[in-house]
Amino acid sequence: MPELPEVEVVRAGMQRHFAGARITDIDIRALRSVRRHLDGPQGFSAALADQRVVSFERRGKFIWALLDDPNTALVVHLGMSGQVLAQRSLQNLPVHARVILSLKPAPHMVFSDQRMFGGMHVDALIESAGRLVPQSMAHIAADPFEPVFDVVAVAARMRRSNSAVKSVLLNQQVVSGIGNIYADEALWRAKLDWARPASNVSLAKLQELLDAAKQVMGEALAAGGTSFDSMYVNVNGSGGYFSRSLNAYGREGEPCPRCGGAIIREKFENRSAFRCTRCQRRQTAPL
DNA sequence: AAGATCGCCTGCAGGC
DNA sequence: TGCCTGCAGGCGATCT
Repeated sequence: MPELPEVEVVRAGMQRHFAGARITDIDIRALRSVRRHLDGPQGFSAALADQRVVSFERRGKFIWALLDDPNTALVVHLGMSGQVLAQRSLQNLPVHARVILSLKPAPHMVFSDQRMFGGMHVDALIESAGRLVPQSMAHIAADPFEPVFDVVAVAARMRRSNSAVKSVLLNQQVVSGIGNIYADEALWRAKLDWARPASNVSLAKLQELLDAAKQVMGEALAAGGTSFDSMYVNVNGSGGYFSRSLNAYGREGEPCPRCGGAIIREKFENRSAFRCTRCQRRQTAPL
């Protein structure tokens, strides 16, 4: 499941393969993959035809390409299963190829997405959280790697919520880029039970949690940035290059690498949460 | 009005 | 063998 580090690897690959090239053809194979484009598929194609992709930007899990037209951008979101491939030939397309942009002089940009939670659309640019971003993602907060990210302010904002601290950490309107895997890893590093109300966690501990999230994503990025083929802009959530260093996520029934306690899996908002029952102990109700 | 829940979507693993 | 259920989870929409 692509979270910030995986998305950044894709962005960097796109920058390397496609930046500066001109879009010569647009092939939409799945209407669902362009559903976020408000003008419909024809409008999507019209907005991109003959445009040059100038550079590739990212905030959190969103990628966008700046175009010749300074007022619009091509937004790419990978969702759960999205990949972007650079292919010289249109033969041997992946089974789930959904949108293909042909570029000159560059490989074809193939957007592949098994589950179609992701997609592409063209959008107007507006100012938000210190940057020019596509309008449709103006509500997305800065991610921990942006210069504008203010860890003290974000921790303070988290503390104002009564929701489970994991829920707030996953809220892309508070801090972006963190998904289920890195949330559990950050909580493990900070020795926090995911279910604790954020309002019940100290400001210092919330800062520690945000620092841990940045650290674990930074390490994944360092490991992933060197490990993919030059022609294949890869995203692989489950079996990929970053799963080997996980301490809590997916380790149900294993001993905690830090204290030897038991890692358990619990239900959380219709998904999973992993924690150590010893060093991420659940507090008994106060008073 | 913040916070919780739902629906989207496909492939695969496991149980019977 | 084949059917069924659950699971994976990002994110916007829709409820309370």
